[in-house]
Amino acid sequence: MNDADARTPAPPAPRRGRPRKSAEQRSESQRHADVLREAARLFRTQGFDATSTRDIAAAAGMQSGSPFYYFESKSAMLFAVMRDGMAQVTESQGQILRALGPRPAARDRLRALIRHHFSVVVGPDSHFIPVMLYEWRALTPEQRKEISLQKDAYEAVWMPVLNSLHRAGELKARPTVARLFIFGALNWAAQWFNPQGPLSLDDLTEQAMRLFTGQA
Amino acid sequence: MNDADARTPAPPAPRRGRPRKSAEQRSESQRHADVLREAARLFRTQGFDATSTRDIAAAAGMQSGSPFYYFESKSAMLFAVMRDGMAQVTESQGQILRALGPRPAARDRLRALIRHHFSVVVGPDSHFIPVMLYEWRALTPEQRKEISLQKDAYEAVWMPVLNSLHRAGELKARPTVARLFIFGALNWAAQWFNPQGPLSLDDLTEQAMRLFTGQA
DNA sequence: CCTACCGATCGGTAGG
DNA sequence: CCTACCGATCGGTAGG
Repeated sequence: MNDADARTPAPPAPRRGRPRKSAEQRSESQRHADVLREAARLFRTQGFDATSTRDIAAAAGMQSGSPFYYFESKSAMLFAVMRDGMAQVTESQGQILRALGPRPAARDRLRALIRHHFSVVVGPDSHFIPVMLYEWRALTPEQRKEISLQKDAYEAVWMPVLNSLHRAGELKARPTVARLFIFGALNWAAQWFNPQGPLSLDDLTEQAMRLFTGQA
Repeated sequence: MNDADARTPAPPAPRRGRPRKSAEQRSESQRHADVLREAARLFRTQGFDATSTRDIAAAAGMQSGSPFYYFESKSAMLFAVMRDGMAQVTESQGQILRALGPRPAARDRLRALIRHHFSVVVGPDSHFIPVMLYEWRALTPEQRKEISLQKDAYEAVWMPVLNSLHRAGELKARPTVARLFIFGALNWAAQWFNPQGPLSLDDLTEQAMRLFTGQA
């Protein structure tokens, strides 16, 4: 039996995002983005090792060798998926918090952080968090170090919020351990949450708030 | 750059478990177990795709083709790792609960379930839960169905406990959603918990109880 | 970006 | 279980 037969084949490039111009009209940076977007989608649905650079090329509408015109290696594609994803999510997380206005309650900050994180984790076009969780090992040590720094910055924002709730008695676990448990719980939702199901993003957030702090 | 270079190489077969008899003295079933044990360890540390059957053969002290004398395919090894692991953990989970005696409090049952689950997830010689989380996609649909049944049976035991705590007001989230969040949180500990670190298994269990129910 | 190609590795097998 | 091997696939590249 062939191994590849065991995998659910990826759907044939649903071509999300901006519509397709004719090949000649797409700029070099658009092609670069095409490769990156399809790589992220395939790495998430099939796994890094199970995705060939030929799969990515076909999904991006190119010949087999062409992705290497935009990326020096397959590993560089994986790194770019994670680096760009983390940069975007760190930026949007900051915006969400600033939108709360001055002196928001710790509980409101946690709710906003959780809701924002869920929106990224279960977003139909954002694949990089599952990719980070599943394909961490496929990075080189140097790449791992760089992504770790981004991840630390993203997660560091949560600590003052958790510390504040802990002091207020609304979070009973130790904040450092709580943070690890909470990220595990939230990230796992990428595997089971169905956006077409009965739970909305707000429902999901409310249930998480109840579980971790006893109230919504 | 070669892809394999990106991976941390697996430690050279630390030969845990029973000591090595000379090759001629090991029975066929011992050899079978050797292959399965090394497969589990390598699938966990390197990933399924990044582990060759030659790696497994070498770790088990055989020539490259010999694992196929014991398993009909690489995929069958992965399946066996999960199936045997789930069978053992379901059995031990039942024993732990029965050891609580008659009419244990729901809180004591949850604590026992969490502690037992942690002991499996972070146990130095039990690799199958991380393997299940990471390599689910590599199973055939038929294999997935069978492992799903085992997983459902294992998780079903938690529902009466969560329902009981919810009715008692000690768990504020809806039990079905809570179960998904809780397994996400507990399983993720496989990635960060260090048995040589400052937290004991009991500490870990206590922090989880506090996070999910507000008290230890 | 495409064409044509290389060297390496892999799962699996026949035959003993 | 080992030996010797096959067919397929893969990441990556030269040359245009």
